[in-house]
Amino acid sequence: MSVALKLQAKIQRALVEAVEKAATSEGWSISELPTVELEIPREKAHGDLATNLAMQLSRDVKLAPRRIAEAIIRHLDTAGTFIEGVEIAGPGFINLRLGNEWLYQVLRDIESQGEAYGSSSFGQAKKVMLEFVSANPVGPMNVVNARAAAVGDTLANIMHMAGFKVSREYYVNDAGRQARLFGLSILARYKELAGMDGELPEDGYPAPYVTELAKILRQEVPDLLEKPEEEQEAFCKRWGTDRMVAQQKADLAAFGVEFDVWFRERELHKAGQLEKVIEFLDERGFLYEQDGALWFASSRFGDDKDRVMVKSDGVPTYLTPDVAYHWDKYRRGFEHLINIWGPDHHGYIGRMQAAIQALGYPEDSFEIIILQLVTLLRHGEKVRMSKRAGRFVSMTELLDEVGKDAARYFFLMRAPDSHLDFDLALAAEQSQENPVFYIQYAHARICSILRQAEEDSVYCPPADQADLGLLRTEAEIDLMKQLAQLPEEIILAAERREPHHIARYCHELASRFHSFYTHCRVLGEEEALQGARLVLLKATRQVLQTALKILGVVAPEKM
RNA sequence: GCGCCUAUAGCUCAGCGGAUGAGAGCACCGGCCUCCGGAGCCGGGAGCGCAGGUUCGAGUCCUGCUAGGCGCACCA
Repeated sequence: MSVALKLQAKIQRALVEAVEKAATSEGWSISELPTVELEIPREKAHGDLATNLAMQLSRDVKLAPRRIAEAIIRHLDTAGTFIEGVEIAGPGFINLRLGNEWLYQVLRDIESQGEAYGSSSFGQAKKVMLEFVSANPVGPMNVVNARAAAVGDTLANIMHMAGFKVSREYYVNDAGRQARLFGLSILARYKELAGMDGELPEDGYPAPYVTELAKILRQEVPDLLEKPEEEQEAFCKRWGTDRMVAQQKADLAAFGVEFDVWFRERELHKAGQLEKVIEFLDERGFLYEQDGALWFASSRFGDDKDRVMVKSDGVPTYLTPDVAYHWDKYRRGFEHLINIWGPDHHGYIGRMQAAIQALGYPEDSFEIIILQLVTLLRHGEKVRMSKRAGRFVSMTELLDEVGKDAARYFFLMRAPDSHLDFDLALAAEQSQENPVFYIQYAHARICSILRQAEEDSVYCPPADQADLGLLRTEAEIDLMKQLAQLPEEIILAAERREPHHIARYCHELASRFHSFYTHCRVLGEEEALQGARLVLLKATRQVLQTALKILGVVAPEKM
């Protein structure tokens, strides 16, 4: 556990003990002790940590908060807590001022833990599956897929750091109607290219990339049309979706996203899992027949209405393989499932939650994060997109235009439920308007100083040999405090499933470093001070690297 | 009609299960380079959609309203 987290826990314990002692000596009757909340006050004048404990107790104890605070303080044992000053302020806050020594502990901590600094056991090794992107393997991925990729991958990084056992998974819908139409579309183009009548199926895919695929297929398998008709269709479907999956894998890898498992829907069919899950639900009385279709009584679990699992024509709806898939997830040992979906799928939440309960798993073990829309802009102008006309910006084009680092950062700087304005021109611009460069620049600057130090053979002492007490200007203290904050920030982001906290953390850290840089010189200072500042620099570099790695953004040594 | 998301500075957005004087970036204005990277630093103005409610205290919680986005299939 990090210094900051240990210290907080220690202070919380000390406060609890103080309350208990005060209660005994003052004769308070406390029905339930509130959890001690410590927060970092916005105003520096209010100290390093503050608690509203006295105010929370006031109703129970029936005394004014300030009176309670006084009593708590009288009984507070500050030994080993770095607390140097205690004040009562405002309506009854207890403000704590800490000595700097704990910050020096943080620097030593960072040095010894290296890239592990920031991690914690908060998640208690709980097995979590994060399923995201899962775009249909019938075409290029779009910008919401890209947002999902960035958010999902980073959330997985965050939760991993916070002590969860996280697995990234991509569900490939390669067995449904879309896949079939896609295969038929390829086949139609193939026939056209062979000089035959190739009729595109209704709701087929008219886009040019399908024709491109057909051309490639003609080279790879010139004798396709000599096979039986059924085989042709099946082959095109399989070949086409496999190819798109390979393409998606490559595109995502270029975006820095790698999945642990690519789960094929067709494997569920092959293994008879659809029938099995239907049988399972049927045995428990959750299914019924009506109008020739098989229905799932999802409304019994809070869904708006019941849903069809098998249509009257005998074909399962999308829901059936999906339920089978989630059943499979649990049976593979995952304790908690998180799915990241686009905004167009929120109508689907109710039935899936119902399915989870019908399968016998706890309601709260299944969680859905709905991302909101991305509005693409270019120089403030909306980029008009129309799928029908084949005009839309794909994930690949997005990466080509703005680059991986900027793209990821832009997707990660906003909360998942925020509608995102993404200005392509701004993201692509390598200028001061672009926040990602500001952060990377901080890292490059540190590297530059450390390079210089090495060239000049300047001695960089290890943290436990440096006179860290020399670090005491405001800029240095502010920087160290931000370094100390990383583990908590990661826990917060993990708990709330909100990667944007880490993006903001990075920006704030860079900001405090830049401020330090202009206020404090490193090289050329008196040796002890220079040594202490070098320790601070290295710690800052380490934390920047860790935080940027979480975001999947490169930490460059030069720019 | 029903459901989900959103409404905070000129623009884009933060604001942690309520809490001590509302923040950042961009844009605008004014300062800062004999010295480790000026892609930087320091300073300046302006804001919580509307109306109620809960509370010692509401940008934050509850209700209603208004506005915008998205979704409501025996499609996936």
